[in-house]
Amino acid sequence: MIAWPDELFDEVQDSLDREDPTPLHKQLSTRLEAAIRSGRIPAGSKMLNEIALALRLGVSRPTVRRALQGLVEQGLLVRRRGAGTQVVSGMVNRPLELTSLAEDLRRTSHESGTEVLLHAVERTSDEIASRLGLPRDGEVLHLRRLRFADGAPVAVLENYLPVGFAALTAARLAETGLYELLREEGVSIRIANQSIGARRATGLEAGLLGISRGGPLLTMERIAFDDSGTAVEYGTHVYRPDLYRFETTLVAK
Amino acid sequence: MIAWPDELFDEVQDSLDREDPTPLHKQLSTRLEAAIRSGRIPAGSKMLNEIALALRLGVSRPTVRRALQGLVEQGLLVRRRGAGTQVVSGMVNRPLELTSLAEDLRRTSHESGTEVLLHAVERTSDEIASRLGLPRDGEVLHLRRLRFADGAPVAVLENYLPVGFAALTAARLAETGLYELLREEGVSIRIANQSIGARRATGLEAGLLGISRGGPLLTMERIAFDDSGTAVEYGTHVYRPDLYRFETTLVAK
DNA sequence: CAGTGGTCTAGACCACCCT
DNA sequence: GGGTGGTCTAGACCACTGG
Repeated sequence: MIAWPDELFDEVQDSLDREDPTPLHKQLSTRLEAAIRSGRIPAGSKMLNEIALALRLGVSRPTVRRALQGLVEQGLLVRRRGAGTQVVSGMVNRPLELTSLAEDLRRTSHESGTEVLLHAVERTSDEIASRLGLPRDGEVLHLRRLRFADGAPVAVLENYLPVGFAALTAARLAETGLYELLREEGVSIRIANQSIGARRATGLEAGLLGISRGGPLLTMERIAFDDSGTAVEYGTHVYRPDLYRFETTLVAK
Repeated sequence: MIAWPDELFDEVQDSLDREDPTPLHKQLSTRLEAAIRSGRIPAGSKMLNEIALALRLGVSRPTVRRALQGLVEQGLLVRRRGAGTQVVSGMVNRPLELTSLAEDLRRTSHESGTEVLLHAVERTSDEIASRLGLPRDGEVLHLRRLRFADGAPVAVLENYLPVGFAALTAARLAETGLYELLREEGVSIRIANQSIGARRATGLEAGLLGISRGGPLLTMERIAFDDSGTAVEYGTHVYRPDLYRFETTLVAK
């Protein structure tokens, strides 16, 4: 079995900061993740067992377990009772998380840009009203944005929000993701239901994305909810399938 | 705040079986999930706090926490420090899990059927060899299946596996999902990387699925790995977008 | 058989929300 | 300020894997 570099233990232990408000298990898993992704902990190597690891790092076993559990859910570790914990072979890992496309693209180090095509308050249509759980005669904020990556148009993002988010100006939306702006406004999204599909491009979409009319589009529909369970956003997004895909890592159990 | 039916506590407590090998927290979360989905615990109602709940049910607080955590990850509960735990409003929830399409369809109570179009051992192509990490001159099992739901063709499933799965006969594949058969053979899949996209249908696909050539298709590509980190299966699936979508529930943090 | 991860318990302190 | 969930600890027993 491949071994770990020995000085790594001390480095990790020293870097843990009990004064830091971020949880110990989080600090630990972050450092281990970095060591795995950088290859310092080699792929396929066997980890120390939990008790030994806890002792070596000066934390309790439950804390170690919690840190390792996080890495298992990211698909970086595989654990088997009686056998031990192993680092899996290197594989890309971009979970389908609760982030805006802007954050996705930034993370994969693309240059992203946004053009706000529409920013208007409209009368609530029946469909939007039922999706957002709003009264039928009210008003909603309707956004349409064109998203670029490396200069090429990648996606058309259509969003509907309850009115009252005056802070969401077109200028700010051009620079920041929708979810990030909402977070700044104190709106924290907790749960979202999402549906991924495909369909033909309309003439408008084809023109915006620079593809042929009737060509295939990847679609994503999403309703996002608040802490309190009230719907905050409904979005229908379409993506150029040659430039965008949804990647997931699934872990059994 | 809406309250719980009082007798529910006793029912749940009585139904917990410490002799049962299934973990206590799992038993508990299963029962709570059923109570929530059936509406016995009303949507929007506030739960008892953890300590009280643990006392009432006769288990420790960590066990209660673990059970509740599972329900949070399924999007059934929302917890806020200092505020409490609430049941969210009713929303469908089909997470993007590690299951075969057969299990998906069965769960949503459709009649599913499978026709095995191809079941052959072929020379390993360069692409398949690199995906599965197999030697270039070896052989792979190549499967092509047509999946029906309610009598209509829904998907064309193309799969490549290392040879040696003789038990995967065409007859058995017509009745059971691939993953289920592999599980019966003692092959437990632990991690899978999955990519969802869209493209035009080829003539073959269009004919099989009963759509127009060049029409949009929803695509899914997947590599599945063993406990030991060795690739077990590579699949490229295409779906009729009017009959199939990928639904996910996302939970923040 | 020894070693490993999986589970459960008991108790403590803290950060945050609400009124 | 009282109550809530979030975190951390210490120790115990069990189920499974492997040689």
